[in-house]
Amino acid sequence: MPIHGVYDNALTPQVHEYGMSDTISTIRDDFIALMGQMVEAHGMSPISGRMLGLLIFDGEARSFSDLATELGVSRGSISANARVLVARGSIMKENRPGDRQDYFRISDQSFEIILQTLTQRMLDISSRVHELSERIPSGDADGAGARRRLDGLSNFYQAIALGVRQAQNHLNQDQ
Amino acid sequence: MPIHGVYDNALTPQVHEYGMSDTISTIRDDFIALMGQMVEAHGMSPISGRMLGLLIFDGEARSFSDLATELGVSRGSISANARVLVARGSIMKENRPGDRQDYFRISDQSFEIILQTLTQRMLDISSRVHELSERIPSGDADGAGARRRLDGLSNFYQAIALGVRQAQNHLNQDQ
DNA sequence: ATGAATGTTCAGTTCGAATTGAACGCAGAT
DNA sequence: ATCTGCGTTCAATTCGAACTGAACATTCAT
Repeated sequence: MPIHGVYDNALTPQVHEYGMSDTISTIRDDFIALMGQMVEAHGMSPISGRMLGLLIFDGEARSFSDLATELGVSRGSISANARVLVARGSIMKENRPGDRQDYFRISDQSFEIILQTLTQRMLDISSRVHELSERIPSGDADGAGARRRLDGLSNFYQAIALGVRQAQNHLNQDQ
Repeated sequence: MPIHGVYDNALTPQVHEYGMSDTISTIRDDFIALMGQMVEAHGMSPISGRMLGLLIFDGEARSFSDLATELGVSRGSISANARVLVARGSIMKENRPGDRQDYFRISDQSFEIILQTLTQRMLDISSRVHELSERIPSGDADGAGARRRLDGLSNFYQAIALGVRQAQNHLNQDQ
């Protein structure tokens, strides 16, 4: 059961405006819409973000159909997006005896995984750039500057990876 | 003048394969192609990334026409992408007396700016989520869990911002 | 058996961002 | 005056990702 029983579709992102009634379902809708936008920066689809938003807000597990209904999207979309979110480890699929529906809940390592993935990608880029740098023949005088700049870029990404890792530690620290 | 005078177009991303001649122009092409792919994760267009790649590799300023020719893209694309890169502060436009061409070079604060922008975006998201959390009526028992989870997300983004800022310091440290 | 509910698949559609290319304005050169 | 080279603009095009919706297989209920 969702927190307040009935929710409107969360299709329109909204800023807090004058006269808007601040019901919890309005806030929920705003949050879901916000998450839909945020994740695009991480290369995910809007629906994935809205699903995450809904599941984070509600906390508990929600059914496949509920997701389709409350987000106002096709079952096909839920199916496809749930598959990648489960694969990523962001959400978990639950099945209950005597109930054929699939249920999904936000994974408790959801954030952890995001940071882990991010760190990995940064390190990956760093090493790929470094490999290119090493392929520059060391005898080549013209290439010295290029190698220096490529190494700088490689260090750049490595530094980000370290920073993210520290964020990870920081978060684990206070649970 | 570019480092080795003449370069092929860098249209096809390449891995280091058997039998590939490791000339500096091949490495350059690979790097440009790699940058074209990398920046898409940051929401920039491929051509922007390739321009950055070319300018980072060469180090010196390159002309508007050179960019169009060497990347094999239309002048319209160079114009549009250069505009946003300059606006972002990633590259700098130079003009030389007695030469009507525009020249571009990689900005020395190029990396700095990326991190600054990233930090800003993380903090922005963090505060937007926190605002939503605060709008949840404190009397609402059902909302307590939601508020806790939203605050967790807000902290998450704040931690990333801190991590990135530390990366920034780390990089400034050794120039 | 028939029907209803559930999740998956896939062909089709939509939609927007990226890119092109032609037209344009401008500035020097001939 | 004309021409050429330069960068900008904008309408048209391309291209791919996201989403839909119908068809399908499966399972359970009647």
